[in-house]
Amino acid sequence: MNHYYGHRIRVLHWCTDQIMTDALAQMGLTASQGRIMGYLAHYPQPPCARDIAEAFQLSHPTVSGLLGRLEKKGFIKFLCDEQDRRSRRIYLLPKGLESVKRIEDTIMLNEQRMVQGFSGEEREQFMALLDRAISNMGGSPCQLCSMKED
Amino acid sequence: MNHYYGHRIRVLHWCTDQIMTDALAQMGLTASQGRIMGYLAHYPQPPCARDIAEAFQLSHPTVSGLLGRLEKKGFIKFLCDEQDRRSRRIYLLPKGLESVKRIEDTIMLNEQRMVQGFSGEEREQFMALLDRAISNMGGSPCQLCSMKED
DNA sequence: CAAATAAATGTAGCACGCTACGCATTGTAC
DNA sequence: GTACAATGCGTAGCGTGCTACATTTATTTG
Repeated sequence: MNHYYGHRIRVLHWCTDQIMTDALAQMGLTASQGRIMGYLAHYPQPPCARDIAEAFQLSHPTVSGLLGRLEKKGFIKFLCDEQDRRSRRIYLLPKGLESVKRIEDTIMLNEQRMVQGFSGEEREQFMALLDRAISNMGGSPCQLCSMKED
Repeated sequence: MNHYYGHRIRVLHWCTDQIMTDALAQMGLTASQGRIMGYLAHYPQPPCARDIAEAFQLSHPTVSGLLGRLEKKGFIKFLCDEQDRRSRRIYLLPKGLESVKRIEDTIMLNEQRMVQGFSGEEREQFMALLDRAISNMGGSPCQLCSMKED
């Protein structure tokens, strides 16, 4: 008998996305914008749009739009790269830096919430099974922004 | 140490969605359109737009747009309900019925693929842990189109 | 050095999610 | 029966994903 794992993944993704969306809305951010902010805060140098597109496997017009809205809301600013005048480096503004802390707190809260009531062994199993499922589907755990992965 | 379950869920969802999107594109359908087609094929009576919105937890304008495109492509047709002239019942056309079989084959293939190499016990654990995680995040396994759930 | 190629970004237009609003029909209350 | 609320659906407008095409700047190649 079949069990519809894919359906469960969809529902679980939907639930976590809803929670993140609601939490970030209070800071004037969307979930996608929040993920980019976290990336900006930990990237060694100010990245350009292309770095972000690669990290999250997004098309460059998508990133272009996201960054434009973040700039308009005062979370980031662009500075032209003097070495390569085609690209614009992205800098977190103070308002953005403040948000990142709260975003990461929210992420951590949801991490704990998802495996609430799991034993240590169950957590390890869950993680391992997820990684194997990802691998089966042709992915890798460090896809879609690989930063901060152990 | 924290393990970023949420990130894994995002990646796994992304991978499966990519695969479904590619497969359904060959039939001239998107993933969302495909899910609705499957629902139509198994719903006892021809549903109206509102039934679909409820089943998938989508807003009615979203459903409206999806159905409009399915109609334009000849997969479905609308018939006015004589009992309630506000609502329009949705009927699968032959072209739509043909697609459903192939869509469900694709889903089953991906179900098998995701747990490839899992023992029977591991499959049961994976399913159980997913259900508990969903429950922790305030969801239920039969959300987002509850049909065909055991 | 000039020309072709590659790279970074922007714009247009589409699908799919949302909220807010409007319109037509149905149901209810007086 | 008429007025008011509830229901079903449509449109408008936005954010986020995409592809395809254009533009500007770097790089490579002759």
